[in-house]
Amino acid sequence: MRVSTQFSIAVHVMLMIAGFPDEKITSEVAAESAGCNPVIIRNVFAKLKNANLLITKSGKGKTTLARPDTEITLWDIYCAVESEETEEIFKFHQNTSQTCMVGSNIHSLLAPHFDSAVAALKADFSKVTLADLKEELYDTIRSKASEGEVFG
Amino acid sequence: MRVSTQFSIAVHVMLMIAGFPDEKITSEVAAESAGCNPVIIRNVFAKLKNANLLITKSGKGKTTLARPDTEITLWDIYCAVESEETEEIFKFHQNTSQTCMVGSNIHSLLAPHFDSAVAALKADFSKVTLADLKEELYDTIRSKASEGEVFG
DNA sequence: AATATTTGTAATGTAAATTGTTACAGATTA
DNA sequence: TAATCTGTAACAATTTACATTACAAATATT
Repeated sequence: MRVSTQFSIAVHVMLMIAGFPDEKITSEVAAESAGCNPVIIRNVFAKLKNANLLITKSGKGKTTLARPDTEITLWDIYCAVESEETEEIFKFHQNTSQTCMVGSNIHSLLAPHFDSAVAALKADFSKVTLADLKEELYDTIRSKASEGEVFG
Repeated sequence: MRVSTQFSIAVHVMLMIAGFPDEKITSEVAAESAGCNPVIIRNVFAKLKNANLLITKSGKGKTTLARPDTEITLWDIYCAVESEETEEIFKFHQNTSQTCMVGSNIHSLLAPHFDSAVAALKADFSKVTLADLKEELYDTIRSKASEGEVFG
């Protein structure tokens, strides 16, 4: 199982926007911070916008959250960039024998368990909001600052 | 996020062996039922054997479970064919800026939440044993049999 | 209105992962 | 010894992910 880097990139940019609302976060700036190509960021922007999490504006790079950071969860961001469909997450082997008892039933047998696993994932990610992450980020910065590591 | 077909194939063959202990389940037979190449099955066999879930014997195809089906869970099978390491499941974007507050902290910030998600997945899959699946299969067969659907 | 800036997106290239296939050595049973 | 099957290596084909270039469309500033 592998979740593409787009998820961590998406959280990254959302956290930049939520954590530093006064900064102008363009795809260029975000790409510099995330260490990837600006077009990757724009594609992530597009997906986040499509999921009603982000408001982007051509021209002057006014990217803002579409709703309060207390109402945006990791699951929301996950769904924006990855599919939440069980069939997309757990890929079934095709061409199973329809004359075999196991082959003809394996799909319908396994499906509910896979659904359950996705639900567990959803429940866990839904507990964490962008506001939580922002606070954790601030805490980290504060603790590093007290150790004089910020400008080190 | 995508889990390779090897997982559903692995469950498939384990269920064949658990459900029909009197049948000789060779890689050839399993491949026929799963609709894939025998070598795929042998590779899955090797992984299941390596995870101490299966006992295979060259020569006469005596594949048997390494322990009772009540003590083999979906998580065991998952771990046999996929990595259970968080870093392998959730892939981070690399090359983040170390001079940016978000870039330098995003990894350590996100890691515990990803660990938590994997733990949720593990908890869910650990609840289901091969014996459970076997019973569900038997139920399905019985119910189809009562509708006269078994032999087409 | 003209210009500069930035997003949106298509097209293309490249690398990595997955799956399929052939081939054959090694183990086991009869 | 012969037949059968697993274990693996080698390689091709396919798919997916990520990077990059290029340019159209939208927006704000002057």
